[in-house]
Amino acid sequence: MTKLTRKQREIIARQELILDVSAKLIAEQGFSNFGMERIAELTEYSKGTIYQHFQCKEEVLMHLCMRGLRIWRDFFDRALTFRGNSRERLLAIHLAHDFYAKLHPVEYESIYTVKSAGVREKISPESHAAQNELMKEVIDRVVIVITEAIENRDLKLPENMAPQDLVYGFWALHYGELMFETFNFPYRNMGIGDLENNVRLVLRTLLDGLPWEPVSTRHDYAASAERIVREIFPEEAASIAMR
Amino acid sequence: MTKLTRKQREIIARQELILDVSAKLIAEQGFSNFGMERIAELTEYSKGTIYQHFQCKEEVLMHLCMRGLRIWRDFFDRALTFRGNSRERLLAIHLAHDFYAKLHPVEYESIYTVKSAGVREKISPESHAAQNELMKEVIDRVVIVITEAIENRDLKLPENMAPQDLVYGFWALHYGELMFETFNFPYRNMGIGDLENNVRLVLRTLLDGLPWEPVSTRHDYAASAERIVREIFPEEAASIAMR
DNA sequence: ACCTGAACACCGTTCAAGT
DNA sequence: ACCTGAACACCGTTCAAGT
Repeated sequence: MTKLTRKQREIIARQELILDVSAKLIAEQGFSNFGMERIAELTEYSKGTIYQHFQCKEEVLMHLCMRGLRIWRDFFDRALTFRGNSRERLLAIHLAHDFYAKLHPVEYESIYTVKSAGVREKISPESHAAQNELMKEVIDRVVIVITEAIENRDLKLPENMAPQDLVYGFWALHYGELMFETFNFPYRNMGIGDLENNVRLVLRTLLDGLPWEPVSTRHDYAASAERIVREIFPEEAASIAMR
Repeated sequence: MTKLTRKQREIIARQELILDVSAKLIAEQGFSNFGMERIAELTEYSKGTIYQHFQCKEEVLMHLCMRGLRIWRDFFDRALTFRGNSRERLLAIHLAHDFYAKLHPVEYESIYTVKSAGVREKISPESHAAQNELMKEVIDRVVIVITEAIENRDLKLPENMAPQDLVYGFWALHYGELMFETFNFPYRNMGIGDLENNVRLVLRTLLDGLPWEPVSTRHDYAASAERIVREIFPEEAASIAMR
């Protein structure tokens, strides 16, 4: 490792500060109030200095997203340290996803924002490639668990279904939840009760239907979830509980 | 019905023109290039005139969304005219959802855009209430099919699961598909094959798992889908095929 | 070498003036 | 009564000037 100069460390620290301030700004005032003017104010640097770090405001968002994807990947790596049957290991991944999305909602939503029309075009191809690579790393962690389950004979996927296809289903169900929550969707008026519980119910039905053994009638996954939280994510659970 | 004056008809026509132009603008140049300046140019009216129709640019989007929700609801009503077993009727709803999302991607995405932070706040409570009511009307069409299936004894929902909760699952899986497609997600790099087929596979697994009778091994739903498209949505299928 | 902030461009919104 | 477009405010981006 090359040792960094004081100046280099300062630049890295400032870059982190810009991203911290951006996340806070978006969380408190929304994407439409996010901008270079505000970042300059809140960091107490001039706009010119912000532009030495990022080519445009969309690149700030992209880098926030990528910092988040590294955190998400690390959450999944921690989930993979859990020892248990293959569906418990998937449950650990599920909970890690939940914790990441809840503790970093801005970064989570930014995954899609940076791909949306009008934003996408302003971001360099290099940044998009780096983001894709990170998303692949995240997905690969889930594929590991599915592949294990197939090797253990806990699971046999339907014909034509690859592990990645199943990951898509998980992701869509999760993302719907976050969207309904952060976007203040009137889901209660629609007749939907507790969203988080609902996603878990739909997922359980999907997994039991495959079937992915042991199915939920033959194993107490609520107890497994408690153990996973206690052993792997105690601090994350505590910080959500006290909000 | 009161007869409208020529002036009133002109105003309605202009309002439709503004929405048409907005949808086209967003489809071709993205949300970030959507704005009052461009709408004025494209409609060949002054900005002041646009502001006589809509209080702000976000209200334009909201009205575009609501016009879309009425189309969606009508697609579902057409799907409900299909005669068949309860899972075929759900398949008709599924296909109607697909056609709506594909033929009106801008309106479909706008459902979420108008609820997002920074946009939501600029829209009047009255407009939000009207949108919620329309969304409820859309969801109610799906609840009808699920309720029928329960009454027929084709389906028994798991404990604690209401019909609306299941609708949520369907919607999330669908929306994920559209998002991956319109946002140019690199899903191929992730190992996912054909998205539309994938969603259908995950949904089928979920329904078979419930189980919702007749399950897919006991009925040829591919044939049902063909019949539904032929009888109910021939024009929509043709217009997608020729793109 | 690094940082600043004035200057410019673009667009949302308003409103006095025109027909 | 209806429509227009100049005027103003706000913010993304640049760059000449300062330290």
